[in-house]
Amino acid sequence: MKIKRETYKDQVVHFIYKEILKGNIKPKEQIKEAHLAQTLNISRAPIREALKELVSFGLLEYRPRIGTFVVDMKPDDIYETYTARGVLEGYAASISYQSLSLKDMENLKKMCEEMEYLAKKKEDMKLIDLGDKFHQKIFDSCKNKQVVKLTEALSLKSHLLFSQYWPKLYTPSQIKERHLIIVDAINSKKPDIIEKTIRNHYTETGKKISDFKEKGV
Amino acid sequence: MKIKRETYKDQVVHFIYKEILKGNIKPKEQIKEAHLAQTLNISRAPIREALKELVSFGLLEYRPRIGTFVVDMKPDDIYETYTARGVLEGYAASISYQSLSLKDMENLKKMCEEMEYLAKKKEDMKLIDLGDKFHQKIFDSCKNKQVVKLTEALSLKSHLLFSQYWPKLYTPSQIKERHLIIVDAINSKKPDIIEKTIRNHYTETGKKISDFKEKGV
DNA sequence: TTTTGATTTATTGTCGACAATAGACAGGAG
DNA sequence: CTCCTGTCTATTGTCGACAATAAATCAAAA
Repeated sequence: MKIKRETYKDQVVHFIYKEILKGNIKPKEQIKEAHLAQTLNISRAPIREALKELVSFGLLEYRPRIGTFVVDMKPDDIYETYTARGVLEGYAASISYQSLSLKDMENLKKMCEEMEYLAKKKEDMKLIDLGDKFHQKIFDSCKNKQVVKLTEALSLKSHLLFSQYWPKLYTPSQIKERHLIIVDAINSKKPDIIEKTIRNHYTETGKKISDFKEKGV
Repeated sequence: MKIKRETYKDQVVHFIYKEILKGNIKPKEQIKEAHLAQTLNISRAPIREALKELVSFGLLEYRPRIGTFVVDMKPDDIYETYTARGVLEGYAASISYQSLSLKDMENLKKMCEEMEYLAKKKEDMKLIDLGDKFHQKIFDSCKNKQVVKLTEALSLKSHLLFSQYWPKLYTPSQIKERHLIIVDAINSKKPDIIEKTIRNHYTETGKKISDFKEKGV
């Protein structure tokens, strides 16, 4: 068993992230250190560190001497976040598809089926988690740690977006199909195809979310 | 005139970066907060913040409850950093080459010439700066702010590496040629070519540096 | 000698207080 | 009324001290 010794800072990071996810803190809202410190009954030092960390993940925005705010993502930001992730994950997969075994591939296929199932049952959180696992399985096999790190940083952000919007954008069967396409691409064992397919996957979703946010389409 | 009001933290970030660049702080070395605070005659708070920031840029490495250390890049890390940057900058250029005017292109060409000149005169620092400007010109035109931000984060790291190794790796004329190839690629106005060319540019340099570090070749 | 355990030390983690400042507000001049 | 100016307030920036802990040291036991 792995023993975890989370510092206050780590717990605060987690806390704020969940608050944003739950909508208890809204975009553009300022997060006041003193206030949060009082709420959690700790000093401002660990709070500050947590804020800085979340800023580096792009979830918060910092204006010197003014404060830290929850980012308010414009449609463009959303699209950009998704395409950036597509670029990184696409590359990651294209150089590491070989390290995915037949068993892994079977597994990915099963995940697609299960996504459909969860989507039908409207098990939002579980679906998100599974989607995350799916993509993680793919880019975690990438040997380029630098790329993995950058992708992970972006994933927090896209994760947040997707959890808000997915049910309005895709039907359960679409979700399955869209991910099966990725599995097929990987099976083709052609790096170019793999990279392009994954890039496309994200670009599409990014466009869809940003369009939805812009015009409610 | 723009008035700058750097906080202590910002100055410390700058200070540490230069110290690493100058070799006054070496890889694997621990940066002790209290010690640095005393040296600079300020308290530990801004120091800590600076350290965290540099960690997020990948220049320092943080081990909880133990300390912050200058990263010691293994050949693999170097190669990975470069390829990651190539992936991002390549993509950036491929979607934004159109916003580079004819004048910009002329300018880039001139920069290539000047690189050769500076390399011959062994004006290391100026060369580095110019190289930076060259690449920045390219990826700054990219509308995807997300990609730009990620690229910038990586650039600090690759910058540091390149400044150490470049003279051992390329002759002045090679430096010119390698960058001219990029200019030509952009002139072709074919996104695929542009992306591939830039990616290659970084992959090659990454390989070269990591090989050099590994075997002194 | 080697291992174990206690003790010390150096360093990070956290704290509460004070300083500096951006933004809000009020009052007065034109 | 509008604009400027000074004052006030809320919030971040910095500070020095103390707490917790990882690593080094040393002593004792096997």
